[in-house]
Amino acid sequence: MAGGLTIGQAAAFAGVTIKTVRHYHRLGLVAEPERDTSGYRRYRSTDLLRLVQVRTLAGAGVPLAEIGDLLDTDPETFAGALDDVRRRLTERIEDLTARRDTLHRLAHGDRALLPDRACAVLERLADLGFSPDYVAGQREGLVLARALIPEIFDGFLTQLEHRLADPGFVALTKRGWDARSWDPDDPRIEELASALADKLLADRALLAVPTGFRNRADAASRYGVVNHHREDQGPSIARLNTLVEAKLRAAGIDFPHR
Amino acid sequence: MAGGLTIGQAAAFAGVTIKTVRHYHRLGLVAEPERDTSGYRRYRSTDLLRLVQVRTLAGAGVPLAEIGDLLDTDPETFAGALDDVRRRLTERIEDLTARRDTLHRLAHGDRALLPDRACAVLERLADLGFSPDYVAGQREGLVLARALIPEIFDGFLTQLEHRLADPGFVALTKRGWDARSWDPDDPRIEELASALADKLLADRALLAVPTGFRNRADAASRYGVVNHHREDQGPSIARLNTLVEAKLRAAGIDFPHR
DNA sequence: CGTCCACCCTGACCTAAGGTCAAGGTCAAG
DNA sequence: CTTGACCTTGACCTTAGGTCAGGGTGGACG
Repeated sequence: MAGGLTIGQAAAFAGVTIKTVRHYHRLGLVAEPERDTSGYRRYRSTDLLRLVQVRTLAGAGVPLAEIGDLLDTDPETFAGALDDVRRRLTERIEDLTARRDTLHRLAHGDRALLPDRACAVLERLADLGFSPDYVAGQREGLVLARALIPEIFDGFLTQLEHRLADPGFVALTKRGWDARSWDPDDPRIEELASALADKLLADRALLAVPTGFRNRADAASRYGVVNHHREDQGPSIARLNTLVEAKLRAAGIDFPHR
Repeated sequence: MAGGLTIGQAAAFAGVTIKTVRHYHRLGLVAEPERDTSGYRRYRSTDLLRLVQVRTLAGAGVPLAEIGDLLDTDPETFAGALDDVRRRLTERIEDLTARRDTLHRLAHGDRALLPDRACAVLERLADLGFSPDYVAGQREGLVLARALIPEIFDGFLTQLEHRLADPGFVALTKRGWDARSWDPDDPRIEELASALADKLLADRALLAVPTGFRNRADAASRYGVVNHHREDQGPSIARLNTLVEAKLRAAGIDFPHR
């Protein structure tokens, strides 16, 4: 047995695993120490110090690729670099904190994804007796609308608020939701579509789509995604939507075509 | 062109890269959407929602492997899991903060690595006119001693404090430091070793090594590492150490043998 | 003296969460 | 009819190590 610690002792000293020490050797961060007669690495004090330095920086999140240069420059550059590392660490901490808070809001409601005004609309839906499933669908629609077509999101909300204030419209909408279970060829669907279109056309101004939006290249596909959200829930709903859309278009309303 | 967003649009919507979306598909986190006639993926609203959910959790540091199960369980389990994620995030933040503080202390002195008493000894060395190189070597020695042989670290400090209070010893130590530049066969080394050994033997009690320590299996190698630290700085220093050691042993002092 | 166990050696492959490169198909515009 | 921006797949690269395989060493026990 020659002088110096074995790799296991050195690793324990620095608080890392043997594998990590060998990894540092391969990267050239810590020079390979002398070997004893049986080929074992034998660590002297300078090796241990270097190991602890590397390990401290690595623990603070400095990429291993940078640590070598860092430790081999003059002390004042090193001090500056340390400050830099500290700043990056602070940034990372703030970032994580923000994510954690987002997660917190996510666990306690929609406030993370939607503005207060939209949340109010959703609560109003629930109060009006719409089923949780319907409210969930509307929530998804709002999230999508906000992200995909922000230019008309406010107008969209205004439409919704307006309609919810009209008991006749609320009744028609509920009936539309019930239509899920109807046969797609049920004549009541045609009838309902007419009633809905009439109601909508009573407030033509609310239906206008801003010109700035209509001209965007992918406007149609984005609008389509929002508009046909959850249509897969049933063919009757899809038919109802198609009929209303056709009636509005026939009345001269020009909205994105898919 | 059929309905739905292309992968590029979907990725932009979720704030990730195209590659990331495909990665999620391969892991089964987000189901593959329908393809259009040319084989392009077409994303509908439900795909987009799923994508945002995955991306939110992944952004919070949840391993991708867990996200699938997480999103496919009932809402209350999900809420519990979210809380768990939040807790882990908090832990991680605290950990990083602690590391950052360590780094801060590291940039501003030795207080991170050594107790106040040791720092005082180092300052005293500097005040007594020892060269910065010598002080640096002693600092390293103390760091090693504290980590490798904590059982005798306090005794070690006491010895140092005692010696520094003796001007004769200080003078001999400085001379020993000068010996670096001497030839290893210089007769002055022999002479200096005798003087040092005499001084040391005048306070035999200080030299005793606790029995509890001597009996530890790897005591010798640890002690050796500390004792021969920086000996590679010059063969004359090594010779001086060896001579002093031999003289002390000859006088009946029994310290760990390497 | 043999055997056991803990430790050491090297080298090849695996992980997460994608990134990069290559080679080719598709689409709208000029 | 070509250009450029998009899409497709597949194979390999990255960070910071971990795991496995196959084999050598050193000290303790019987």
